[in-house]
Amino acid sequence: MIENEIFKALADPTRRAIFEKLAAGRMNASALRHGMAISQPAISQHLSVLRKARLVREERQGRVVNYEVDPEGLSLIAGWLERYRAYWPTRVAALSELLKDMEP
Amino acid sequence: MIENEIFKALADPTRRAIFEKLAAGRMNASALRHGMAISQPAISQHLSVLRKARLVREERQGRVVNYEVDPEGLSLIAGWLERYRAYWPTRVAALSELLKDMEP
DNA sequence: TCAAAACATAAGCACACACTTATGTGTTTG
DNA sequence: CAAACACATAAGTGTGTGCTTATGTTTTGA
Repeated sequence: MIENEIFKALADPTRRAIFEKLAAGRMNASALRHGMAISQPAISQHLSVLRKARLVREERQGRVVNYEVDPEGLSLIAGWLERYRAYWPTRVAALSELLKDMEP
Repeated sequence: MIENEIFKALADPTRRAIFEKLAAGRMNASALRHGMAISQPAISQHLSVLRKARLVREERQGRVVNYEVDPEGLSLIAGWLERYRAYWPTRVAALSELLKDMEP
């Protein structure tokens, strides 16, 4: 049940902050730490959680590990959200209708 | 920071199950409990969390309290998701572009 | 090859969280 | 009015979570 891991991962504000930083561009763990009053292991643990939730993916380059947003997790949330499109505000719901007519 | 409450609320599988039931139609707390191996106070507490997260709203009718999906919370998540539309898969991203041209 | 750099993992701790049982608060009905 | 209903709140408990410091692992560079 990956949904659970995604929502749990996003339920922590520090993790969302990390995710937002990565959304601005790929970055390594040390760079992510800049400006955050948190230890290096904490960042590493958060990244591990985000990675298991498919919200982030890593790419090792030498002794540096670069992280970037993984679209997989985001699209899984989008999929979950779409199950409740009947309750979305009209402007969002209208979009959802368009979606159904697009590429299968 | 309502975002935090929303994600925290959805991070629990029991709460998501309750939400899914409500998505099928408005219901009172007792009806929600049917088929769930959980105590009455637990349901009540979960509903409180969902309500504070704007995912659910209540309407008292006599001694019965009916619950239903509140679009507010869903649209807040949709808004959060949209911030990262650059990373969505193409078919979702295309939709997001359309959204921007619709009603302001 | 040896030290430093960049992370990951281990272990421990304080707090949050999801549950329980017990009790309280309104509301309806006989 | 009193008993029954429908639900909320209180209080307590085990488990999970986020953090820390300490230590491990791999890679680079002098």
